[in-house]
Amino acid sequence: MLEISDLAQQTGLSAHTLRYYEKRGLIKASNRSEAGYRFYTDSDVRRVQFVKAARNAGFSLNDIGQLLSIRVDKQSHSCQEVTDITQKKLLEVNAKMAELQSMQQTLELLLASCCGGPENATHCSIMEALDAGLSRENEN
Amino acid sequence: MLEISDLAQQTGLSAHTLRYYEKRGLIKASNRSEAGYRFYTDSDVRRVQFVKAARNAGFSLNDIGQLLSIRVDKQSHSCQEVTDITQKKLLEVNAKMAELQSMQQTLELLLASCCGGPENATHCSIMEALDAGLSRENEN
DNA sequence: ATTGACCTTAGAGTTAGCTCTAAGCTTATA
DNA sequence: TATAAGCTTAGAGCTAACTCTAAGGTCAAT
Repeated sequence: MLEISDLAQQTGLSAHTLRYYEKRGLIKASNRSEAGYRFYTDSDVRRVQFVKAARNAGFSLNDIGQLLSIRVDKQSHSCQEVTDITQKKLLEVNAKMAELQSMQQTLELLLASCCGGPENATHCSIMEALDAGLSRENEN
Repeated sequence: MLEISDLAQQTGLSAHTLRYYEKRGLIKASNRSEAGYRFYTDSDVRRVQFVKAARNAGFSLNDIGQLLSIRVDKQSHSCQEVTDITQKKLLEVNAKMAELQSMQQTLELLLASCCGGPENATHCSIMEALDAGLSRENEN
């Protein structure tokens, strides 16, 4: 039986975060002391580790709520439900990546165009490019 | 002289957003009607377009505030100041990209491992991988 | 008995960038 | 003149995931 700070240490999450996850309905201490202190079992620890792994994979806390409800009753759920959630998240990640890649490319172009020196910025090509609306390609 | 909704249409930003940018100190209507209506000049429009281009490049509104104060007095600022801001932003973008790439890789691996079929999730390899803490590589 | 470290709760604050609302003017058109 | 569309402001609400605070209870060690 672990107290919350023990669980925090084992998982690398803060006690605050663990209480927050509980409030969100993701986790729960199996037992409480008479004074109300949370006590966690090994099974609780595994559940928190599942949450953490899912966070690392990029799932939102809402996604994780769904995954957890599948986890506790795997019989009643299909692999397809799991892959649907995963697929959807992958699409989101891909979309963000595309956005970031466009920014990365733009920023690299800007940096390549500018001397970056101590000269005053009167003819700075970064400022000029931004003034020109980034040559009109990258607009929304 | 454009009213705010004209400017909104020209720039693709909402009137709400334009007022918000004004509140943030990024833009300003050069003139007001007697009744207090904002009127924008061509120079105002160009400034808003600069802001929009910088947003597209990934700069935060705070970054843009700095860029704008360089823009209005280029003589007093160096190219290096501009590249410093740009470089810093590029580093941030690269960091986020790395994070997303790790997620992308993880999600792709998960999807490749699971049948995704209508079978029940008792032996779903995505669930198993998350239970196993994603094989311990991707941890923080 | 008194520290000091830890626990509890409800609820507020943080971040960034909008987005919207309410209440009241103004302006153009019918 | 009436109506509708559009403008003004201050300020609240939204999103996600924490992060922190206040006020108080518990516990082990001195």
